[in-house]
Amino acid sequence: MNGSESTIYDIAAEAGVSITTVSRVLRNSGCVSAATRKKVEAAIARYNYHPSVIAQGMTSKKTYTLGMILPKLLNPNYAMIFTGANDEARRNGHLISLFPWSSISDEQPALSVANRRLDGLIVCVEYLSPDRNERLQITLKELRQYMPIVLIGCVPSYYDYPTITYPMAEIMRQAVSYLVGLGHEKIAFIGGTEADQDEQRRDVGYMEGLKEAQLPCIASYRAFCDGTAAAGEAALEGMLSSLLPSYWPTAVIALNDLVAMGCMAAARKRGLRLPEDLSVLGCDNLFCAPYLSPALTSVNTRQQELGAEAVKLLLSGEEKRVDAGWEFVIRDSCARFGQQ
Amino acid sequence: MNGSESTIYDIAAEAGVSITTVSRVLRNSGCVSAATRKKVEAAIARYNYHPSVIAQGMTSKKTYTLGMILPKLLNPNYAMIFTGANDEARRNGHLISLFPWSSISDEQPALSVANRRLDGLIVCVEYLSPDRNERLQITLKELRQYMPIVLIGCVPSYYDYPTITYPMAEIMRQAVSYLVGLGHEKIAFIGGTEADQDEQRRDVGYMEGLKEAQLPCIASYRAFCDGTAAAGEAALEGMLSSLLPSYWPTAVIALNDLVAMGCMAAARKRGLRLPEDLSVLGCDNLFCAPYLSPALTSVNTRQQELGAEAVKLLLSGEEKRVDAGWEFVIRDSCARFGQQ
DNA sequence: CTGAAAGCGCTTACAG
DNA sequence: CTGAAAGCGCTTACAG
Repeated sequence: MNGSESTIYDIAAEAGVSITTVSRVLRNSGCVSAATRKKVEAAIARYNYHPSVIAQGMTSKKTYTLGMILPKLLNPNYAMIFTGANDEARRNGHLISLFPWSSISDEQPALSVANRRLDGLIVCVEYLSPDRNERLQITLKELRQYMPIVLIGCVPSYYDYPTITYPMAEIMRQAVSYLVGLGHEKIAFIGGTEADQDEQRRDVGYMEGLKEAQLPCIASYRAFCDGTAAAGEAALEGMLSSLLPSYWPTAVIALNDLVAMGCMAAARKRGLRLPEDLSVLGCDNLFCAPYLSPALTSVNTRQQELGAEAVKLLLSGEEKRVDAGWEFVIRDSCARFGQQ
Repeated sequence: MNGSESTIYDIAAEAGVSITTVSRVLRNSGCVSAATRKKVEAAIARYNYHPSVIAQGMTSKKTYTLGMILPKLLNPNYAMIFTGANDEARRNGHLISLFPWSSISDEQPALSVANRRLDGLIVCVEYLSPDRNERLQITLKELRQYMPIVLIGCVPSYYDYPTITYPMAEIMRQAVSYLVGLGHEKIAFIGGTEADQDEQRRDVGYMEGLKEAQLPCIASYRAFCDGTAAAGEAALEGMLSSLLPSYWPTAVIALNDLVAMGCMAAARKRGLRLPEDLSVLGCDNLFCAPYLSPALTSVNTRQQELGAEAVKLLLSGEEKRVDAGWEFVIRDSCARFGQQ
């Protein structure tokens, strides 16, 4: 039978009971005699009936759908986060709908999200430039009136939302330390936003690492880009062309693997050998990292877990800020400097 | 004011009109006097009111959400399709929820999808092994009772659904022809499923291309894998180790870029030079293709357009089957054979 | 254990 | 131009 047309009334009629009773066997709540339950179940099966979660939502005030806002899904980093979140959500009977970043930077941000009556919202925050930061805070405050919110990313601690975060400054500090251990002294850094508002931001850790190694922090070794491969390529190319070759960095820490890929391309075009002349360190450990030449050393930020954790946190209603795990994945793109 | 709590009743009360009138100004339908409209709009603004699309859906029988089923989002190919679809859906006021492939291969496939009362479903079909094909047909037939369905992919023509498809056999035929033009005679093929049910399947085109060039079709040059880089690596490695080096293929056509990446890794491990000793041709033109060494020649299947087209088709209700565009993207991974 | 009734927040004929 | 009423498909007190 055509399941799309049957309602709880059809089932009740078919089974010869009230809709209340049907509802009870559906939700396995209240007491229903074994005989009645059987009749109802038979009717449900016969009609191939599926209760409408829309109608259920009308009374329960729940939509069983979560929203997620991501900078962009085309960076596999976010696809991983989304996948982890989506899987976890399904396990809990929820769906996730993806909203574009623009829906949070719009004039009327809440409109498109709020009228969906989401059960919750996960916002993945990156590249917090000052104006972006300001806008985001306003929007989040508005959206918070409608639904619980969980943040993913390195957000400033004055953001008062449950958050899954990772210690990006610490990771960068250790990255510098790792490269110093390989004999590098001219270590460049390509970040996402120059004036990121976060005390946990990457370049803070980068500078800390430099300081620990008693290395100078040189402005021309720092560059910023929008996180794409093309931007990474342009950023490193710009750096190289502004420097005499003897000052060229021997290692570069990239914002993410895309930028790292771009850096490799720029280096190659300049005739640099990888990794002998330039070590490159990425972040996110994308699927293609092991297949680049040389295989890219990167940071596994366990994105799928991150996404799953965010959903758990959102559904739990807890207010905590949790630190996600991470690890370096050493491959071939960072070499001891001076060794041929 | 807290928008999450206001309903059409609050607005009506605030504006001193009936909810019918509020509904009318909301939907811009019927005639409302300018004065009344103004009062209502003021009340809406004051309460920061957003009508519930859930409640609207109760009467309109629409949820304004579409479902999408993908093999896996972690292959950027699908992320591109999803992104194109999601953007197009939003432009039309719809949301897309992603369902895992398992929800269609489950015992109770319809259950999880049907009770969501989706306005439509897009299913991205790949790697149709015989049992998968059979299962899929049953599931689609069931789901079709509940909602319109659009397919993306190379599905057999006996699938009677609106479909966005691409001429994969033709693409592969031209790929062979391209490699033959470069002087290759030993051309391997790594596909997705040996017994794919589609007359449009890739290996059909591969064999056609071989025939056109009057080249023999050698079984040991055909392999199949599940579409991951690791599987591609294993597939080519298996092929090489089963063949005397003098019989090794000089070119390989891979199912997709992931498999191509795996092939490159396998070749490198065997000491083959790329592309001099082995040309590799991928498919999907992933973002990383230009950054591999050598930069991977691939096929741009315009995935975002594909996704957008699927949404348009679904929303239009048309029954047609449309052929998507595509193009080769020539880079450096395919070289003239014999030329050093 | 079972059912009649009210209610969730809207829209849509139907009257006026 | 405006409003009272019924209905969308459920759930949940409240009675029995």
